[in-house]
Amino acid sequence: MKSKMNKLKQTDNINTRREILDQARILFFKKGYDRTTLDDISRPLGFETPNLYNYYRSKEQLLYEVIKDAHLQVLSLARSCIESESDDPVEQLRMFVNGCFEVVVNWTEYNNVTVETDLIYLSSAHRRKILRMREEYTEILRTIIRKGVKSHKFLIADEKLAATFIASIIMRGALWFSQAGELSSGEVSKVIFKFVLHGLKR
Amino acid sequence: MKSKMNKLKQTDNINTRREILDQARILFFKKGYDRTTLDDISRPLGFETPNLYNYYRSKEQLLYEVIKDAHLQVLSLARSCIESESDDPVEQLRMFVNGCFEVVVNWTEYNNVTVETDLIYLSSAHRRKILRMREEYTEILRTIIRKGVKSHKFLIADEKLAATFIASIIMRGALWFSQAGELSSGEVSKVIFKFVLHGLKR
Amino acid sequence: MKSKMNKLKQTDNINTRREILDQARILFFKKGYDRTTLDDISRPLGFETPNLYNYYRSKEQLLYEVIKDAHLQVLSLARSCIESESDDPVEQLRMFVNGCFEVVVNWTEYNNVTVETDLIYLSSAHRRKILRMREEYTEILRTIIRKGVKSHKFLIADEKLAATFIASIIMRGALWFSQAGELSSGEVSKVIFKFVLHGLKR
Amino acid sequence: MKSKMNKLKQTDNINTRREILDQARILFFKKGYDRTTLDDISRPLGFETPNLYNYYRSKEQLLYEVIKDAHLQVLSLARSCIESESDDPVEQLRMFVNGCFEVVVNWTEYNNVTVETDLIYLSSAHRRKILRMREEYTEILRTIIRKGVKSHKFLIADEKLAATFIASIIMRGALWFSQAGELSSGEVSKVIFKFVLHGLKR
DNA sequence: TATGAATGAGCGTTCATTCAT
DNA sequence: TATGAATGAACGCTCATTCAT
Repeated sequence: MKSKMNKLKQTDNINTRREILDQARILFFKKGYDRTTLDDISRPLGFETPNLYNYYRSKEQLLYEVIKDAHLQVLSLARSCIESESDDPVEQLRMFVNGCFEVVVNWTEYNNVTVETDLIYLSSAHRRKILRMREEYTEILRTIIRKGVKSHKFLIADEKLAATFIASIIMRGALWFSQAGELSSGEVSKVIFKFVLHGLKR
Repeated sequence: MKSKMNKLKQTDNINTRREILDQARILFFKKGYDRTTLDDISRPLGFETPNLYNYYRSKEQLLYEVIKDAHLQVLSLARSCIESESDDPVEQLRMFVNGCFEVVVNWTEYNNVTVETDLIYLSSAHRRKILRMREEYTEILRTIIRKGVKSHKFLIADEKLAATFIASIIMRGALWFSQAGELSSGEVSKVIFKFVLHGLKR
Repeated sequence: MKSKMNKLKQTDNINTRREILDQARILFFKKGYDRTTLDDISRPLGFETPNLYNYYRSKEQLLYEVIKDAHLQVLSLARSCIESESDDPVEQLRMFVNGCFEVVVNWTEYNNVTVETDLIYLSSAHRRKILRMREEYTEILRTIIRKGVKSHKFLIADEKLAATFIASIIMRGALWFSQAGELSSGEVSKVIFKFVLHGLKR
Repeated sequence: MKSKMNKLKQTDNINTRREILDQARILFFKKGYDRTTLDDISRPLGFETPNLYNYYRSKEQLLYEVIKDAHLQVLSLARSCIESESDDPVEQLRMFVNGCFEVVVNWTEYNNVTVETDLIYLSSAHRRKILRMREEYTEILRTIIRKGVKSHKFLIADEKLAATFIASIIMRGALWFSQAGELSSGEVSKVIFKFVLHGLKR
């Protein structure tokens, strides 16, 4: 009986934690970190602000979790590319482009770039963790490109810059892509892929 | 005598206005809009905060001017491309890429993207004006591409997307380009140009 | 069997009550009443804060118990002086000074005067009780002095003031006496006794 | 004209500063530091709380000023004793006792000992400054006693302890002396002087 | 033009306490 | 007995802005 109670509470706890984080994400994206108050977050959830502190240590902690989650999405997608069956860099690039773009445009509905720029609001310890995640997925993209260069499928000199260009196109999708536009995200990412593939092929 | 004094004051006024705006730009870029206080801006200039209101109507007004100036730089560069002697879209694209990148990386030393993301802090009237400027220089880029397609120098179907891709690569330069890096901005923009040219060609 | 369990629980209860009070005393003395949180008290004891309310009614109640205990120590010492075999006021004064000083300096390790000054945080009912205890042991000291005056061993006019002076010297021991100093508390209290004895004698 | 305006403002400023400090002193003494809110201080002065920050940097700053002022009073009194014409240690002791007691009992109406015990709320830098002031006036008292011992007017072995005893009696005056009592502060301090003089004479 | 004084709105956070379980 | 969740009442402090001078 005791374990049952614990489990139930645990579940409650986890659910409330997620609700809080979802609310925070929506508002940080929509209004920016500084313009979002803890009241803004707690009120729609139906409890008083101080209760937030039973779930998260601080407002900054909330931002960290939001940004971390977003980076984890991209990162795990990136990882899956190089762990896939295919060893063909062209194929891996296609997966990377399609997959990452898909992830990124799902942030779009909130019309902001908290994920990238609100890093300045993080504690330096948290910021370092996030930057490490960025390095990892950037490195994955570079690895794919290097492999393509080695096998003469890509013909570029500076794979570091090339990776940056590709990431730039994908990441800025969060700024301009609209679910309501003429093209679906899948269609757009195909165009992106073609564009960068030729950019790489020379 | 009166006119002379007026002129002198006028000049002082203009100089002080510029000093304020420069300080605001530096700080907005470095720390973000909300984290910059009017005190932060006035103190290095050697006067008290309320005096700012003798030069600008509000903090938001300062942000607007900063963002407007940045957009004006890009815009006038873009305009000069299509007004140039050359009618060759390839050449015009080269000018656009090189020129815009040069402008953008000069914002880099402040390591932020106020120019793009702090639009949320503007009044809607101001925001609309900025967006109109963006449309104009995007339209210029599209025009160049369309011309290239018409003359069969470029082979792409969706010139709107292509323009977005190119702008993405350029604009994100403000995030990652470092004056202290191995390559100069001129060298990097050549690589960008080659990359996007091939992306367009096939 | 039931009685046995009850007894055990009773013991547990008493032990936990004492542990809580000890912790409260240490922290009130060290950091002051207002700066001590119930969390500070409960955490080292290994349970959650609301559980405190199963043992004490409120934070104020804890303070009352702490202060009451301290006063009880002094009071019972004072009582033992006039209940002792000796009827000599000089001897009784010596006992009073030595004994009280001994009690007081044992609070010293916590370097504060909660016992005297945090009375303002008590409810008026509690405060009245404490003040009554103070009156009692002050009265004891006065009685001793009066007896000395009557038997011409002490030569002072205002025994009320004299008692206050003596108590002042003793009580402030909590502020300055250090176990780590050159003199032991016994040695110091001998010096005090000599000092006040001469103060009384002429 | 400008200098006149400046002077006026200066005066206003100083007056308001003093009013704030007086209010803070009264409340800190009466209710304790933690129980006094900045609102409590500003409301009787007829302005809003944030305006306090135009005069003092923080609440802690206010406490520091209050405690510092009190210590300065005692300290300057103590200094005047050893700078007086008389070189007689007995006379100097009389001045010290009378003068310091006079100063201390004027704190009495506020019925608390902020001056001595609220040191825990100070920043360590501020605390160090206060402790240095204490050392100075304690040293003055010791010097007087040493001089008396040297000239065989006092007959005690440990002048450090003796100084502590005397200071204890004086300082605790803030706790028990009442302007409404039978004896005036002058009368009481005479009794104190007699008491400690005999304590010293042996 | 310049500034000292003042303010209103607000924000993140703390903490004793309650209550259902 | 023990605790997770929730809350109400504060509180110190910030800051853009106003205004009289």
